Amino acid sequence: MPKKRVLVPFKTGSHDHDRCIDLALAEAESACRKQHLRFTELRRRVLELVWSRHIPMKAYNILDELCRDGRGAAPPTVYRALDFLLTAGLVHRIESLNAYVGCGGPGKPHIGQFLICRQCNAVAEIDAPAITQALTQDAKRLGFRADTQTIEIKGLCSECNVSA
Amino acid sequence: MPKKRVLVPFKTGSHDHDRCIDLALAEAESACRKQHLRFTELRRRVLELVWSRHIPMKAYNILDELCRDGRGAAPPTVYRALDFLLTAGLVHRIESLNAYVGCGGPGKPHIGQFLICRQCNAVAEIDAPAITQALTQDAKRLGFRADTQTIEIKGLCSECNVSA
DNA sequence: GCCAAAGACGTTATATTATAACAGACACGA
DNA sequence: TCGTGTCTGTTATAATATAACGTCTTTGGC
Repeated sequence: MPKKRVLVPFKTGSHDHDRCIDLALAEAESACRKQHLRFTELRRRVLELVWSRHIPMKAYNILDELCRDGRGAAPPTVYRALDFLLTAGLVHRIESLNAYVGCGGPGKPHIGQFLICRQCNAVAEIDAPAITQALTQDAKRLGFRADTQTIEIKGLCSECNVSA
Repeated sequence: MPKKRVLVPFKTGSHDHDRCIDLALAEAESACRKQHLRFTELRRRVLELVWSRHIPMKAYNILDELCRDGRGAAPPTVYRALDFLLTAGLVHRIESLNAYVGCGGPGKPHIGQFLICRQCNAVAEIDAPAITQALTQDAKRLGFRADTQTIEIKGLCSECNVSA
């Protein structure tokens, strides 16, 4: 079984975030090229906004930013770009927040588990195949054929834990 | 470690559903009495509607039914009742569907995992403490103190699996 | 290069989900 | 029975998401 991984760690206040976004965009561009998907200017910009902070971004926040760019934008603009990014495996949707985060392992298909800090909203993405498989197995025992998993854990991240 | 349980199984078309609802309502009444919570007529009716079929019920569907009852009802009526039922541990919210299901183990605190059939919408609730604990442990290793878990699996239930 | 087809984007309108704020009714303990 | 807190009704509005349609752009076949 593949080993447990941290796909997106909690970020310290001081990490080099510009580099972090650039990396995500470069990976996205490469992933799209491989799959013959069009990584347009709009989609690139939306992905950049999703990654702009290490917290889940809401569709209408992204929309506001696009408008601030001077670009004409309405809700469908954002939702279509997000749908594309979701389908391409470049972002994940956090169901319990109606929000979106950048995917930490694009290209390598995986089922992520999310840790969400109640206080600072930071999100980490982990990939624990043991859990994924245990759930799939449990479901199977009931005759249920699982195809997607939504796993979202809320609590306090280490920094907020200390200060709490 | 407590054993894995099925709190709400998938229902066959032929189970005695009236009895099933009555049981849920009786349990709810008893749980509320124990905790000195007011199980009002409205809350009882909303819980009954949540249980009315073994599929997740949406807030506005419940609202429609209340209106059909002849009772004055507006969105806050429903959302307040649902908030009460959630807090009292009598229903669960399915985040990925914006919908609500009856809780299969009121009184006994637990973290449920949900299996949701894409085709017939049936929902089963299971309680697999091994998974809950594994997730809590994985989070802890990252300094994250977990307090709630949202686990929702989509796929095909056994009946739909056969017919698919 | 040119054309047809598919895809991407803009725009308007509207559907769906959820909450704020305030007033009246009711329930329970002192 | 009175006062206090809780529950419910009501109006308004906020937040999230999609439908439908037209235009423009990109792509691939010739």
